[in-house]
Amino acid sequence: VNAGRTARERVRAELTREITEAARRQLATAGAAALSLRAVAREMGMVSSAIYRYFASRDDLLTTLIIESYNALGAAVEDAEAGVARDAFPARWAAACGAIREWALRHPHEYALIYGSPVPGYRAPERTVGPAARSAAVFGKIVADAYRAGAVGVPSRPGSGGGSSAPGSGGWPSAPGSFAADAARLRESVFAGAGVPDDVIARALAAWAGVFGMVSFELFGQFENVITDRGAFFGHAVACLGAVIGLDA
Amino acid sequence: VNAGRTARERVRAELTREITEAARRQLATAGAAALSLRAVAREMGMVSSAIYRYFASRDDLLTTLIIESYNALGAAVEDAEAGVARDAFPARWAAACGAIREWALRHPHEYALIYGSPVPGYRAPERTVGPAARSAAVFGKIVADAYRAGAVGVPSRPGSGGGSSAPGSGGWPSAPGSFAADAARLRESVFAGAGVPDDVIARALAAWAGVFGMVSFELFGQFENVITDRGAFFGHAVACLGAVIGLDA
DNA sequence: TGTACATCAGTGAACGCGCGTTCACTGATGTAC
DNA sequence: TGTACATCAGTGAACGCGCGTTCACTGATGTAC
Repeated sequence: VNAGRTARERVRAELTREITEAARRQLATAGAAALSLRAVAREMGMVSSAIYRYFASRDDLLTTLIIESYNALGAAVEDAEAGVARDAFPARWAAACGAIREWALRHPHEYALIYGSPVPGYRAPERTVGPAARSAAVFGKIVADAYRAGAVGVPSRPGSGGGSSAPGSGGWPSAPGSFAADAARLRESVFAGAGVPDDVIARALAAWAGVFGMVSFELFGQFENVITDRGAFFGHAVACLGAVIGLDA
Repeated sequence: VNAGRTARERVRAELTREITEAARRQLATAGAAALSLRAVAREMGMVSSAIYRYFASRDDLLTTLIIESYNALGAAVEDAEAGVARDAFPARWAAACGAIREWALRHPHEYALIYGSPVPGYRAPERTVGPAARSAAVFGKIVADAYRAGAVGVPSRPGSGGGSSAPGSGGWPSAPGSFAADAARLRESVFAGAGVPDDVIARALAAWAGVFGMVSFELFGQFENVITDRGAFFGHAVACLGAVIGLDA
């Protein structure tokens, strides 16, 4: 019985995997909008209609690619972050952010597929939301762990004049009241129920979006002729954004 | 002679404008990858080959749309920022950022065209870089003006423990040495020769990218089921990012 | 162990569609004398 | 003011291409007795 899988089932699973890999390769050269079932079939040495034995439609194949991309990114972030000492919170943050950038640079079209402009005519089904949250979960855990350990500072707002800061002038702007309900939900799900305050959650989200802004700028060409050593600049920006959350570098 | 333009020239300019407007309308419904010369011609009531009297190719039409989008966004940012008192630097920053978000929400496909994933098979020619820098110039001027007025604080890094900040513990991480040459160039061009230090330039760039990260997340669906009142959240995030530069809110 | 039948993978042709671009052409609009 | 010629806008047909999806089909692989 071979673990409950017949030979046919095994070969089917294998071919399904090969098709998605061919599709991923094509994505890497042509981009999502240009991904075509016929080209995938061609690369597989099959007739185009044969693909329909494995995927119900082109959108179905796209959905699979999206889910796999989210999972690949999530795994890369998890791996990078897992290699850092648990109590080195800024280093965990830096490692996670660096993993995002590196994965994106290595898989630009997959990154564009999940964080770039939506594919025209494609509507993501619900089964993509789980994998999509995977990398966010890592960030949430870093912040939650840091907060639990008392390692999240309340960063003081910069002073207003003269070039020297006004020390102890209180925290940053507080999160808007309309954010409270979202914060409550996120506090339990993403931030592991660590009691992280609304303000920290809000700044963490902003910092998180900021990281992707940096990666997208680099990947989509906005830093062309502007920043030369993009890796070093990214590292610096990530440290600054970490400081916004209150992760001391 | 009518200002040197013959009737033919006037009608030609008018039709060129009408074609780009039809193309923009099509962009707004179908997205950049799906923009087609034939569809534009159809909407114009012309035969498809007639478009070639006005644009050399599909890419040429795309380039025009890109330039116009950069200019429209630039104008929106300029207008919004111009309405704020010159010495209210954080307000100028907030107004400029808000203008980006509002323009993006009103023109999602045009935003995606210029800040989303690159259009497959399209390579932007050099004449797009001028218009692309237009909104960045506004940000540069805000920071330069603020710095000249002594209104850019050196923000103190957040304290590392206990929940209360460690006042006056020095600045944020400094920009990497490899950034110096880029900073020198930007200092003269974008930051209007105001002598803004490397560190401030680096943080301003990061904050700037962060703003676009927020807008892209909102527009491309990453905040779906995460943030409810996105306008208020954006305002808060922008204030935090402004604080990273040292613009006191 | 062998046979009869059901399941399933892959084929090949077809449908109907849209695309960018070229090209020889017809009229209308402009210009020069 | 009128005529001859050049310029230009728009036409219509065509080329050659690719796409997603359907459908009746042929063999091969599996299953039940």
